[in-house]
Amino acid sequence: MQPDPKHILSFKTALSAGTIRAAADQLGLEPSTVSRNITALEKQLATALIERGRKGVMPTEAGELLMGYVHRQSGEMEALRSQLDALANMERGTVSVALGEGFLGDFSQSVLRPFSQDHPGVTYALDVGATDHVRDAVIEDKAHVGLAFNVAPDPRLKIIAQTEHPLVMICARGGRFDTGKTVDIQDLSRLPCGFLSKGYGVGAVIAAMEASHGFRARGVLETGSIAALKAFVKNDLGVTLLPEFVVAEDMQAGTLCTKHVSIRDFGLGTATLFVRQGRRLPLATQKLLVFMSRSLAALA
Amino acid sequence: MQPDPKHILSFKTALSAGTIRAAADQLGLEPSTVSRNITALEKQLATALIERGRKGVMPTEAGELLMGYVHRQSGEMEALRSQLDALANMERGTVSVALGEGFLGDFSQSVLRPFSQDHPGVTYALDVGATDHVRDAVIEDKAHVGLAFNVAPDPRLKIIAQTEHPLVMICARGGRFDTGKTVDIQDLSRLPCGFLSKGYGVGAVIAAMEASHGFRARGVLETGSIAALKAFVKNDLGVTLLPEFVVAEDMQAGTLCTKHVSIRDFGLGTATLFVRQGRRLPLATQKLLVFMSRSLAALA
DNA sequence: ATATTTGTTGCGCTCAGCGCAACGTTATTT
DNA sequence: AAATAACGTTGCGCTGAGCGCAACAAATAT
Repeated sequence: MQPDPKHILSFKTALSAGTIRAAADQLGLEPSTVSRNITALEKQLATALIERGRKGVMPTEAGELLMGYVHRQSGEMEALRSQLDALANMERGTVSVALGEGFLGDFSQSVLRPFSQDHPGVTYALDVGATDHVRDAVIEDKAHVGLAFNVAPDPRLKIIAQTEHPLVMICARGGRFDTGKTVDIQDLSRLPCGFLSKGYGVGAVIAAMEASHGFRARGVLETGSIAALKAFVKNDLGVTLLPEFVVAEDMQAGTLCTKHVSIRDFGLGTATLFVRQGRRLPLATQKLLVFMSRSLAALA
Repeated sequence: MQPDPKHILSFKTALSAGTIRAAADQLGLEPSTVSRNITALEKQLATALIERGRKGVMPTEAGELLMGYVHRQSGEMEALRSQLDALANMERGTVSVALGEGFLGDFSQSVLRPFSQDHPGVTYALDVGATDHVRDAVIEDKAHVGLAFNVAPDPRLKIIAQTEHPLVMICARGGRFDTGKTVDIQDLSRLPCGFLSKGYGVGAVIAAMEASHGFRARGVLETGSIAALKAFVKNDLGVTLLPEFVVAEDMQAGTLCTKHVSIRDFGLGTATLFVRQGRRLPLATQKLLVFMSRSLAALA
């Protein structure tokens, strides 16, 4: 067991003050208490620490060793406090976010960039995966925050914000599928189409729609990677169905364009921002959550 | 103030055990106590340290910082204990000895050599000077042990051993003063003679003798350095008066020889081994004291 | 829905730890 | 040499910090 800090304080004060009585005055204690504290320390370490002498006290060799230890420890403590302080002031800290595949682009641009400007010391742990993976990561406390598409309601999750997004058709700008402003469902079902796998929220929405609308697409590519999907479309090999915000960057860049499907609220899915129910979040995470919530609302 | 080690123990045990209850079992405490200890820590550091959750506890970022601190501190403590242990077992330690000028040679050979063989880790602080200087060093706790010639009795000093030594005449072997086996006082008073200054015990003895025996020497050299005195004699510039053991090494080496003075107990002086009255000595010093005591007895 | 396990809180109680005062020892002063 | 002062230590009560016991709210597992 470590020595009692009160004992150590008495010890170091007695040495710096020179006498036990002076130390007692300085600490607002009685000389007897200081003496007993030091004695207790000596008993615990089984060594004499001070020489009680004619004119006050002076450290033995063991006492000087202990002084060195105390000094180092005090420095460590100071460092710790400063680290904790930095954490509390959000000068440092790590927030871990689990993202559904499609959210990476928008998150980087609309959240990460401005937030990291405001809080340069904060670091991030991003975990990108399917909706199920995101949900599990949050439930198992592997991530503070989750943002995914079509997460199933769960009592263990606390929903911070939700917005609904219809699926739109994505095609290469100026490519062979870039015709007309909208596309109807019959046309769509004839086009070569890439999908996210099931397990991904968007994939589930499409699967649901195939059941309800009797819509059956020509599935040419099924993947877990949005990047693969985009590459598929950019090379004009076919089209895909995604919420619009997923390809916002590419639309700005002029490489992709979207066609709304003629059915109202076609493939409407829900983007959900959530944390684990009952979890107390670090300050940095709380702030980030506000950013993300605003960003999500801006997408609608 | 440093955190209470009991609190820290509860904290680290809770984290390593995974739950507060398991930690309580492990520590032989109640869960309530462990919980309160951790809460107290959090209050002191003004930070949440653990996330109390569904299945036990897990550290927050601040908690991990504290864990690191605890780990480092524990290492420091272990190092300290090992150092103290080494000190207690005399594997390490420093003994400080104040020596009268003449004792350096014998001390190095008869004490330091065998003692440092027995205890290789022990280090030494030697302070060589006049008798008064040696006495002051011991009284003011600048040296643990003092060994000097003709120290005045002092209630603040505790005498460990004493032996008496007559002065003998020292001359260069084969030199112009190397005649006969003994020398009488008349001859001696005609020879060019080097002395230790007053303040040195030998010097005081000679001064006393000048008064009592009416002996008056031809003082050619007065110095505070035994080495200077020896050089003076070796170069055959004159003789000097010293206790025999002071030049033991040189006699072995065959560079100096001694002549007893024809008066019985000529210039009898006392070599005294002493410490400060009431001072509690470290183990290493106590052992050395035994060595020195024996060595002194062997000189007689 | 019930039962189990988690951490937390309220309530007494006990003993570690404090102040007070007296003591032995040592250095300084008269 | 005696008196004084200052040092650290010890004995003795007392008080409050800290513990165990038991009941509790929340969350998970069955």
